[in-house]
Amino acid sequence: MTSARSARRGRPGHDREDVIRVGVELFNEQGYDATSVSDLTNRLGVTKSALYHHVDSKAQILEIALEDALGGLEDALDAALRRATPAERLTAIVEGAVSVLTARQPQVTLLLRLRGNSDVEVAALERRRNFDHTVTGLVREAQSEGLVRADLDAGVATRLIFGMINSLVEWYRPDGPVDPELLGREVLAVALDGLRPRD
Amino acid sequence: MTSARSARRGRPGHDREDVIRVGVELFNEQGYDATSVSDLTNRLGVTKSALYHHVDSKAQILEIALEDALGGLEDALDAALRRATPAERLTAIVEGAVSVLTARQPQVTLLLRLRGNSDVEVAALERRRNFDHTVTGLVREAQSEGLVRADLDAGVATRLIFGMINSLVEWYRPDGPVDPELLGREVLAVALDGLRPRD
DNA sequence: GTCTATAAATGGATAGAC
DNA sequence: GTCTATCCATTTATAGAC
Repeated sequence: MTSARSARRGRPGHDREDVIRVGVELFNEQGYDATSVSDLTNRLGVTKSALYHHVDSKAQILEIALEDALGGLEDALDAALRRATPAERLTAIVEGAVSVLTARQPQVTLLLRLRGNSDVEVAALERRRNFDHTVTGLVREAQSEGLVRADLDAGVATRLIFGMINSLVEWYRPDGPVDPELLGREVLAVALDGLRPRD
Repeated sequence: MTSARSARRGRPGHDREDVIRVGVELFNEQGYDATSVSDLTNRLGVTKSALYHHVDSKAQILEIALEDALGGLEDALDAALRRATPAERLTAIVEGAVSVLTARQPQVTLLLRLRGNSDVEVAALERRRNFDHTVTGLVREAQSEGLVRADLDAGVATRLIFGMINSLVEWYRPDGPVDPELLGREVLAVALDGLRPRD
């Protein structure tokens, strides 16, 4: 076998995981549409035929990455929904989303940049819409409990929170100086209490 | 003349402005790279030759739109820098950025999605970096005045604020129910004091 | 201001050998 | 698991007529 963490002998010897990883990496650097299969094979150091031995299409690479991102976010949402109180549910989905986003930054980045240009993209956007809708419900119940300002539309409030959260993909890097768990708590704190010092 | 608001006789009769407007519109729907010149001519109802009579290249359409976005943001920043106090400067750049973003949503959206795939994109990203850097300076001075929590890195604080602001391009629509000026004040309020109700 | 026709390159993908 | 060679659709852009 060439996969796993064995065999790094006789030249490249890639497997499907390598192709996906490099594909996602390149899609994030240049954008999915701006990345040609040749760009991909160049970085991998193989020909197109070699690449097509591992994956069916360029779109399949995207599809696998999106499943990873959406699966993570949906799992985090399910976990949040199992919490007992509205306050715990809101805390759990914010920290959970930050956690998924930092752990799978490349995949989530792809998800957030989709435009719906293909069946794969449309299907992923639909799942993302469902996620957003359920989260908005959590924000709404937090409002009726007095945890979140009720004079703000629940949809707008959700978009502002997730605007902050989702923007992490633009600058958070796993090898950077920011601790992901601390970051989750900070984002929650800023979302609830703002940037002004508390007295 | 065919331009301005005159002459809507003898069939299409487009001018440069039409091409730019429709181009930006389509770039935002599908992404710049996913949009072909044929997509553009199809929506305009003309042939490629007609389009190339108005603009030099597909890239030039992007370039003009980016100049519009960056010019607006830079003007807002200049205006903020002319204010007397750190608090006024911070308020001015937040509300100013929201104002530009709502007034020129399509152009700013393009700016925020750039990946640096061409000279035009690299140049625009450089100007955007300068903007971000100056804004971070405003946040830093607000921290030393005690207006913003000092235990947070100024860069992180700026990114969180602008994460919230920039996410507006994903959902704000000029024909929607949300008043742009009110939105600017709300974003500033949420950034400073959070979503939790104040007592 | 718009057209037809076409150039020249690059796109995603496959056949078949090793 | 990777290669060379190739197909064919689509891409950006231009020449030159009306």
